[in-house]
Amino acid sequence: MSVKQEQIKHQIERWIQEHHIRPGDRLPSESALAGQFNVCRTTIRGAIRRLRNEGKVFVKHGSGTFITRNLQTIPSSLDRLYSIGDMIRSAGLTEEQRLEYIRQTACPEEAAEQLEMKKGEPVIQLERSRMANLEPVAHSINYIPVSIAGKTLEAEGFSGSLFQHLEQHAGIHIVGADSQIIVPSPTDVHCQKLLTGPESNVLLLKQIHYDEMNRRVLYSLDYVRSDIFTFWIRRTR
Amino acid sequence: MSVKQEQIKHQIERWIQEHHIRPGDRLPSESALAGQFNVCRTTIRGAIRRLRNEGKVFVKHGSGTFITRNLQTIPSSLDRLYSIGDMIRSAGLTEEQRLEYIRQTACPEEAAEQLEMKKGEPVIQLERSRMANLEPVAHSINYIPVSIAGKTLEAEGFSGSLFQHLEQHAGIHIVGADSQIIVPSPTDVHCQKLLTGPESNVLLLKQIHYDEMNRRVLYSLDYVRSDIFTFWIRRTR
DNA sequence: CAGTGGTCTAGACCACCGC
DNA sequence: CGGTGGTCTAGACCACTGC
Repeated sequence: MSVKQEQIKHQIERWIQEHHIRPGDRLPSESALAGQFNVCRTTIRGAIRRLRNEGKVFVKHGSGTFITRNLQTIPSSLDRLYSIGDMIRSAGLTEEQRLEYIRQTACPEEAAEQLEMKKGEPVIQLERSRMANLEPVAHSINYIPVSIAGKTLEAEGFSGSLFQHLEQHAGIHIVGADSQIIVPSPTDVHCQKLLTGPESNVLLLKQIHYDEMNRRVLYSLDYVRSDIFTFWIRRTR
Repeated sequence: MSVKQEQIKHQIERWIQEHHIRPGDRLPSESALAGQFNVCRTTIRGAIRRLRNEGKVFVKHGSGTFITRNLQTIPSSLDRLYSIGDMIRSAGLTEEQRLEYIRQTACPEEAAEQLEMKKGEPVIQLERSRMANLEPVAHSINYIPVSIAGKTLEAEGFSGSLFQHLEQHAGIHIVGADSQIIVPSPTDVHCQKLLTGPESNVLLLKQIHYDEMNRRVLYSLDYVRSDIFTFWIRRTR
């Protein structure tokens, strides 16, 4: 999508290289670039937007577009939504999970609040402990309203990715989540399962997941060992 | 900036209300809206982009723009960069800080790595303990290369916002940061200062701050009481 | 003041979706 | 196939910056 802007972006990058433009230097004006590459200014602006999103240039209204320092991109886990399984696999480890239980139950208060349903209405509760290279690294508890997932989860033998399962069997596409980052109390039972030594610590992610329609389809508690997972986030003012 | 797109956005929202358009329903096409509000399609697209960023509509290529559920916006602390002082004040509390010390010193290894300087090169080290309504809630340690801040920090009596000070006295505008979220070891001395009871916990934010040029200008360790600060982040796939 | 980026217009063609 | 959003063009004016 938008191949041209991408092409122009690379042309600009090559031009920068060839002309030995250094950090802090100004790029030619948008109109000049448009003339130079024989495209419309809109296209140039699209290319510059991409360069800016990649942190390679910054723009000052009224004075120009400037080169920033080269910037290595840091694989940040928190600005994008990845499942715990994704995170384990992307670290090059082999993921394994043990299904503690899956059952239909009455929705507890906290989950009900997040899912915007009434306490006690039926939900599917799913609890899994998760291993990387055979070592326990995380523990997940998921709540999905029965009105959303139907019986698909209980019926089929569930294994693997919950996101994928919801897409294939319920037609639900999770597109985002609001996540709260919490330090759980050491007395929390789920926490204790992960505390291997006195130096290990646990983080808790409470996440309410949305589909395209902003329907709240999944509430998760993910306990993760903080010596295994490091969470990064790029923040801007 | 871009007043018109904002106006059109509100007109579309009003139109939705007046016509009792419900979640899942389709909006008129972009061309139709352009005709209806007597503006160019580009402007309509700008307005729709804003609505999409606010989570109020979603767009399907080839089929239309649709209303999502109403979505309350959650004040998330982590997608934008706020100073600790900002956070305290925005919670309606009165911020106070006690300057533990400010001195020029040899840069320790961890800070040097993040600031991309050599271990032992001169930095200004600043350590503050921070109170909200007279109760200690956070503890900040900041490292700024002397080559960046010069002597401005030692010379002037520093008080208040570090961001603001850097802007006014060194012309440095911090525009972003990469932040790592860590559960500190309970044996960490800075951690212990904040642990008031057995149930209180502490989060550590290690943050490397950038200016417009992506120069690394400030490395911070912010210990915050997790019973006082809750961190939210909206994640998308 | 001249030059820059930010926005808006009017029109065209393309890529995708559902019938 | 017609209608939708996605992109591109050419041109205009505005808002901001630095001299």
